[in-house]
Amino acid sequence: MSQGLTSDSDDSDKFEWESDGEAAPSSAPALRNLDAPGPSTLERQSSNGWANGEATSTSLVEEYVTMGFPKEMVVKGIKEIGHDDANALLELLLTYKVLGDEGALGNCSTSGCACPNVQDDDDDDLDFDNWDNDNDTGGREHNSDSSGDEDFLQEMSAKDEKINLLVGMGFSEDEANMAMTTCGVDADLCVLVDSISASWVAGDCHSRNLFDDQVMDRCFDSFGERKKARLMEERKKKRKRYGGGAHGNRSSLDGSDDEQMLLPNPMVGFNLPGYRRPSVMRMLPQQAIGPPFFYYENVARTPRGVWETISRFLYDIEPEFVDSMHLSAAARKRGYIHNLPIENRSPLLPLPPKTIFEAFPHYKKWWPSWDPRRQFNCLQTTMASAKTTERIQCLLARSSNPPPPSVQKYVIDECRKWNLVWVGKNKVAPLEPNEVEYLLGFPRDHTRGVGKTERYKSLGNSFHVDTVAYHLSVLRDMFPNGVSVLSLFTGIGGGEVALHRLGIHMRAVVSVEIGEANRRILRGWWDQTQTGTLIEIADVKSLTPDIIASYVGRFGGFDLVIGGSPCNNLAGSNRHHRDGLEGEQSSLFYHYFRILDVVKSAMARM
DNA sequence: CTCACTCGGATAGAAGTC
DNA sequence: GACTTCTATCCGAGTGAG
Repeated sequence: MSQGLTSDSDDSDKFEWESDGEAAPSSAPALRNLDAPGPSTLERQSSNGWANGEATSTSLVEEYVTMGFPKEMVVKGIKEIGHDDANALLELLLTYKVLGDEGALGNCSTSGCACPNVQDDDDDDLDFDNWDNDNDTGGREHNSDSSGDEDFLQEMSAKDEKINLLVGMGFSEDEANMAMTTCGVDADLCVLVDSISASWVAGDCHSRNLFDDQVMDRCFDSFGERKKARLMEERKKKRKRYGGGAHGNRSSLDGSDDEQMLLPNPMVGFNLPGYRRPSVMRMLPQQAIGPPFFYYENVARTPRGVWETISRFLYDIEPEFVDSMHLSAAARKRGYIHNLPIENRSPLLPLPPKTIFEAFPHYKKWWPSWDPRRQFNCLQTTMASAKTTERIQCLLARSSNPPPPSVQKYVIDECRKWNLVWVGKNKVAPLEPNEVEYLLGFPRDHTRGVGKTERYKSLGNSFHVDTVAYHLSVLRDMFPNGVSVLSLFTGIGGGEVALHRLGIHMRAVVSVEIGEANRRILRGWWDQTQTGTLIEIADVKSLTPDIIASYVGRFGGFDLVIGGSPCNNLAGSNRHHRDGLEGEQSSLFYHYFRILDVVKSAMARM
């Protein structure tokens, strides 16, 4: 099961970068088709039952056990928050694991999954330390708690029915779950509604707990008290304004009750070529220190609280926020959490062009003087339609020269929004895929061979190669004999391209990527440029602890775990499902943490 | 307050397949 | 002709800076 394709390419490693086509890095989360068939039994179980709510709770428990969670932990998790919200459940289990690893006590819940002051305390005396050693999914003796499991499973259906009713009334699932926890499963519906209303009046303290406060105080104490108070006040106002609308309060699961992490200005991370912050020193928490090195990426501008949650799971490491506009001709605001050294970094040479005209001198010819843009905005996954560019052309043709300010403003706004370039008199056009490849640091035609729409999408989801390579450059001297890499959410292989451009040999890459086109792109590039072993796997969910351990054993551990999890539910462009970390795609972040944690454990045993 | 920016999604209709 | 797949087009809100 879950076998990847293995390629031991023996082609030469002499991949030539085109002199006029230098591209930069990217290996971010590309289009992830969650419906695509995966190789593993696990995935089939998941899509059959869980999503439809038809799976028996027994198989649900088994599924999480397969992922490496102890059975008691899974049952407790389902008891606490139900089984409908898979992402919340996964987050809760991982939180248990984090708390267990830290030796914390058992009455902490995830940031908002359950009411902190009303716990089902009767069975909470759990031994977190022993959970990790309990991999026996079979005939294990029940403890005193599990005799009630069958009753509990039956009870859940009644609970779910009420939750569905509350959700149907416009309350969020979090709120419904919380009310059930507070008032009990047998509580009348109107009592549950009253409970939720009361929690609004009380502000947002209902979803905070001791664990959150401790962590936040420890990690983000730079946040001023006055600002804290102001944000708390604003959130209260907002809740009142939005009332009980289903989308009015989606905060608790993504940790957005926590304080907002401020983005630096200028957004240059710990340092960048030409933007050296004065003597940045950082002390990594003990748990964060490798092996392996790891590198995580996502969009910088997320809904509130997301980066705090990500940081909390990734060993409380402070994110490094970088806008690639300082290293290229296009903006790309991203956050990176990693445990790499930050001293003695070196950029890829030659440095990429930092303005539009340096990158594409020929566009100067038709560029009107009233278009002040010198850099592109973020390269996204979709491009302007022909209708849009046609409208602009017609509008300009009917206008004077130069056009009146109102027309200028409209045109500039559209150009900024869609990253249009001037290709003729009054004529604008979207960037071509090979131009996007160039701006992002990929070799020319890296994505060629798949449909144009697919190319834009994969590139838009990708890393900026030069930025990532700058951060990874410290590995070159540390691993003169090459690295073995676990690449999650590989996309079109931005991380791999970055390592290659740095001259770092990849002995082995285990790549996990759901998109078939992206896997094909990576393999095409690998076979041309690499001599190491490439193993391609479709779905992160299929990476069970056993499989991970087998790869750890086979390759003598991983030197680097790299990946950017899906941003679909975090990105501002998403009008429909910007749901934060609990979103359908973005919740896959928790698998990044889960897998990284398993790798760390397996390597610690080596 | 205004302004600028954002690794996207749903849908209808076209195009392809059987 | 039914069905699937691909493509083009349209669709604001959340957030922070000034």
